[in-house]
Amino acid sequence: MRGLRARLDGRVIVRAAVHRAGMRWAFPAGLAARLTGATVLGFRRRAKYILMRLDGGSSVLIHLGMSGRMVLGPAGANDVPAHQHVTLVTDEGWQVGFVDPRRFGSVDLVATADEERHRLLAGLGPEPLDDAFDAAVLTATLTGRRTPIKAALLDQRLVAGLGNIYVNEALFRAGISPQRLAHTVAGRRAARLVPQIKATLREAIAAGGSSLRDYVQPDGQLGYFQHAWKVYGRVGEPCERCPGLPACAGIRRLAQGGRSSFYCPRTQH
DNA sequence: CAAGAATCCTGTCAGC
DNA sequence: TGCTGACAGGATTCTT
Repeated sequence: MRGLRARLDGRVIVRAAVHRAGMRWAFPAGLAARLTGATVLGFRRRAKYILMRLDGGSSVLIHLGMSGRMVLGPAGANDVPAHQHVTLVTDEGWQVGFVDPRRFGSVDLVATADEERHRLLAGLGPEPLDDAFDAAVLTATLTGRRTPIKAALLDQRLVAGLGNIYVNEALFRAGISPQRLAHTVAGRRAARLVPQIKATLREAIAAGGSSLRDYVQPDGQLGYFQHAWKVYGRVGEPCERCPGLPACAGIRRLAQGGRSSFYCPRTQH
């Protein structure tokens, strides 16, 4: 969102084109027409959604899905790159392409005054980086939940904005097993988990977890946070908490709800 | 109702 | 080199 803001905030969209009928869902009728000639008034984020406010009272709601990215560059070439489904051009001559090979991403229009009532935003839980998100709130949310804490943290209705990588990382840092039942994460454990969730997200953002940070680089290099992963994708490696300990067999992988969990059996309980 | 499975789609990589 | 299967940063929708 910050990458888009840098090039789009306050600009006029002089050209807009959609190159297919939709992605996850069909694009709304008149999307290109609504975008063309519009002035961008501002950006905000809610959970993993980007909201781009336009003049005329409408907002564009964007989700990148798993493989989606915004490609920014100088406007020019007329050919549309593979998997680029939407193209915008600004009055300053910048081009924004929404590229998403898997097409799990989405784009919709919503009245700016009704943003929070959009069906995709209405049921979302609290923002994990808000001060209001604390151990007491988390504990209350998890009360009575018999699902594993891993699944609960991925449930956007309970906390909004955590994905698979960051849930794995936060649980490791908090020393909590991904298999622990959610309702048992209360008191001291919740008090340990909440700050680790916040720290994980903050560090990832600072490291350029957003691939937009490097948008001008032609090689499409991503952010740097993947180098800071402590457990994600590190099956068999020793975890940093038990280096060289014979008792530690290294980081393990586990499937939960069809998603991979990575954890250290010695330090996470 | 809560929880788990199936689903959308394409690309990449390991193993043979 | 080419084929196959597993897996991938998400989240809705369907089924149990």
